Amino acid sequence: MAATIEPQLLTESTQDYLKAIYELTQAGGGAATSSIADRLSVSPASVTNMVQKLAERQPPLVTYRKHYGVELTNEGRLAALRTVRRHRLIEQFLTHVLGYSWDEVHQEAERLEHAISPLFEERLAILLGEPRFDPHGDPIPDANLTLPDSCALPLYRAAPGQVVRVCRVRNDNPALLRYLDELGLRPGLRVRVISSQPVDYTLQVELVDYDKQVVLGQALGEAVMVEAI
Amino acid sequence: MAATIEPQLLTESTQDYLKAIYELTQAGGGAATSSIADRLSVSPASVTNMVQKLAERQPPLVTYRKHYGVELTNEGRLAALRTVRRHRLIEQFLTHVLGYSWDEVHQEAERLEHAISPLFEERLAILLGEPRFDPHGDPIPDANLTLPDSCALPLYRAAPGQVVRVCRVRNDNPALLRYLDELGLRPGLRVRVISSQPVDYTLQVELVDYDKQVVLGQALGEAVMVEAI
DNA sequence: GCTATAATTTAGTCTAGACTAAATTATAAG
DNA sequence: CTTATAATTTAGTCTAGACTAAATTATAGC
Repeated sequence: MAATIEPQLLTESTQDYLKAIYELTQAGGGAATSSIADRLSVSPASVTNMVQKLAERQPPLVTYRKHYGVELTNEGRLAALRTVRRHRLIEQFLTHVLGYSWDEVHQEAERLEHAISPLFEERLAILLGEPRFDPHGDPIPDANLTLPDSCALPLYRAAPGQVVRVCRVRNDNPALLRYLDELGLRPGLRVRVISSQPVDYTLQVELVDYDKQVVLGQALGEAVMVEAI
Repeated sequence: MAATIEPQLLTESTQDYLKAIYELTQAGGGAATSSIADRLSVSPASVTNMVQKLAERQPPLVTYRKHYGVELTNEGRLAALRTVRRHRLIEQFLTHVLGYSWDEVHQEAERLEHAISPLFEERLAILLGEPRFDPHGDPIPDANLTLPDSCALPLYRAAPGQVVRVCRVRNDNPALLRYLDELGLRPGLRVRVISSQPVDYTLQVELVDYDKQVVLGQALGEAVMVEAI
């Protein structure tokens, strides 16, 4: 059982790196220097530099082999999850309490996640009713940093004819989020797949709740995650 | 009319220095290097260094003459007021929405004030109903950075026999705040001065609303500000 | 008006975390 | 198997904002 490291012992940058590595390795495998650099808008050299420090810390927060990418240690993973919890609680707060729109929350949460105390985190979670998912449908780790299960089927892989429920929307692209918001394609919505083009990943779907048909391109089909009903 | 400088153009440290100078010069006159150093828990040399930078900026944020202390320029004052507004709005939020106690809010607000966006500030003010005073009774600058009038009579200067209303409590000492909170001595409370000792500043007062008598020493008599009813 | 003391400033260091340019290593194509 | 290209790492710089130690200036007491 690894002791969890209190966030105030980690600098903002450190937390940002851990969170980036966590998110990049969700898909499996190690995170490449250049993809971390991209995500944090930082030069690859800076990443190498920081990653070496993270690996040399006691306890180490990442494992690192030159030229082969980085993975989180258990301590690193827990620290990342703590930041993810804060980020997603704050997103939930921003939409539900302060009336932010979907696409505005990410940036704001990105700064606030580093400024709140453990007490704030706890009180916020209570105020929001210990939510298990944020506004994009991303799972919020609980106070013990356990993640609830969340769906993993991208809409473009759903079988034609099937009716599914949107449970999550990839949130790295504000413009895309705004468009999905316009369509009403939010977590909870039911969708029937009318046709699915395997070659160019174009979809024709019916938004069952609005009785409306729309066509979605590859980016949208990949961004919307669904579960069977 | 000086253009106001957006907070995101100022580093956290810069905002901290400006706010400290603002608060220290409220009493009138310039702020001494050592008093700024004390307030920010930083060495006097660091203060000299930073103050010189603030004076050399375009536009300058402070006026500075070696060995004679610092004052804010109008630009500096507006920037400080912006931070003060954020700080006090956040304090109000922490007590009214997240259920923080009086003495817990300051530290938390101290970090959050640097992490919020103009949108957050605006939404928060709306959520809270554009409050004019924070939980300690300190005036909150409005969106144009105008300060509401606030009372300035310390309790120990009120005439014996007079009934006054608490309107503000100095908030630099958490232990003192906790004690005042226990007594119920909060903004809004009515107090009758029974006796006032001019030599050692000891007070005997009646808390009219609770029908209770208490004795207050110098620190408390100075910390509680009142207005005539 | 001098002098001891306190306050302030100067000068020089340090650290975190970014950067660029150059060197190295891995990979894909022939 | 070699080589061109892409990715990564190394080496060396830079900046903000802190520090300490030493030098300077102001002030209070005689």
